[in-house]
Amino acid sequence: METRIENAAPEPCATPSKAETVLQAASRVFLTHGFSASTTDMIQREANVSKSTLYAHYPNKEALFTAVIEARCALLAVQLDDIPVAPGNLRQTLRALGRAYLEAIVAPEGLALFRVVVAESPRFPQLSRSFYRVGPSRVTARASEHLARAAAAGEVDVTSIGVEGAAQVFTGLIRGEPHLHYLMHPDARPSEEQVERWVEQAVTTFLLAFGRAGKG
Amino acid sequence: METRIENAAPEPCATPSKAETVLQAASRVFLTHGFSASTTDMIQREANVSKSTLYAHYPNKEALFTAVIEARCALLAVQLDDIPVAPGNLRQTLRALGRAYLEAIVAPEGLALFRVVVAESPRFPQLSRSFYRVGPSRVTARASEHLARAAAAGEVDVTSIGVEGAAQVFTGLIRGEPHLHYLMHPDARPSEEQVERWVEQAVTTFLLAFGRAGKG
DNA sequence: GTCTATATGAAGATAGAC
DNA sequence: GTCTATCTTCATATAGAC
Repeated sequence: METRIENAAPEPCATPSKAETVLQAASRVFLTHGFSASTTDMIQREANVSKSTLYAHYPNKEALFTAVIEARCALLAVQLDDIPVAPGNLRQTLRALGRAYLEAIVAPEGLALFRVVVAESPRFPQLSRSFYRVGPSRVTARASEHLARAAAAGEVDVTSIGVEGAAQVFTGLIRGEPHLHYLMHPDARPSEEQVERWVEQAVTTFLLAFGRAGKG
Repeated sequence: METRIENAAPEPCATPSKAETVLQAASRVFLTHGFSASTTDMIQREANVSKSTLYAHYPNKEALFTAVIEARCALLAVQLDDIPVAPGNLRQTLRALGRAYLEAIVAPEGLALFRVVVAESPRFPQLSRSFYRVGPSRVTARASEHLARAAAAGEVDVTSIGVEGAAQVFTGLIRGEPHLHYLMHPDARPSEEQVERWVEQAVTTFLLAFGRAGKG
């Protein structure tokens, strides 16, 4: 007799439950077409599941959408927390942090998530707040920590706008032109080198503004 | 006998044509609900017009949407071209340019337009490219001119990233945190002073990075 | 050009068998 | 829990009178 453990691990599953299957399918559909243009039929078909299976696990389209976005936000949170940052040189730290952040937001999935969250922000304000907390806020917070240490060590001088302000400026500089560019040019894709160059530009600018001589 | 000139001025009209009425109504509806969630019924009702009037002037929903976004982009272009910039002091120039840009993009209509353009960018790539050209590109171009002059006068040193790069950094710094923040917090509204502070922060940071001493 | 009325299809959600 | 079949509502778009 074959022992088959089903629904053992709800998160990452070898034999995913139907609920998980539906969620994954819904994720693809919603991130591709947005909330309103997505239909439960499309999701159902994408998941190879019947209509009532879908409705057995999620009461309605809104709830499914909410579940999808929250799951994506959780993934994003993990992704951003896991950025390895070798401590020591501030420039290196900012490079690593900035690069990981930029890669995350200009990646197709990152852009798709941003698109749908921004679009539905008036209808699902709580989702966009969630997204903001786990995304930009998290990166800014991490930058803030490193900047505070660097300021204490005399590597930077952020007295003009404060540590928090400088951290916000940093994440803003990283998003800068590229994020907007790829939002508006959905067919274009950034090369590795291009991302690298943007990060360099942002870090350089930041350190020109706040770095102290010799530490660049 | 009353002489009534109808359809004389297609753009801004005291007695707007039906086509104009429909366009205005569609503009409100699309910017509020996005493309897919908007229905021709809503537009029809908003315009106090019948269904066939709508279809007499626009072949279908897509064409109406395209017309709406293009009209908005044209308005935006005018708005950004009309920013008065007193030449002379670079800091003043950047303040004026930055402030007008930031006000435009965090205003409710600015956010609404951005939302819908970003959301529909995969489906209407030509519209998002249009938006990019008349919006961010235009501001960057204007900043570029002023920066080139300032560089020639020795007010700034942009050798590290070039005039174009510096201009992009500037518009990025202006968008920075606030644009993202208000995209993600649709109920919040910026105060005049808040906008002022953000502009100051951006300009200060920019001049710290590229300004030459004494000129700040 | 403009209206009322309607054709036609598809959406979200449910019923009932297994 | 899962499927097939269906109900109801509402969407886009059109027909035909004025």
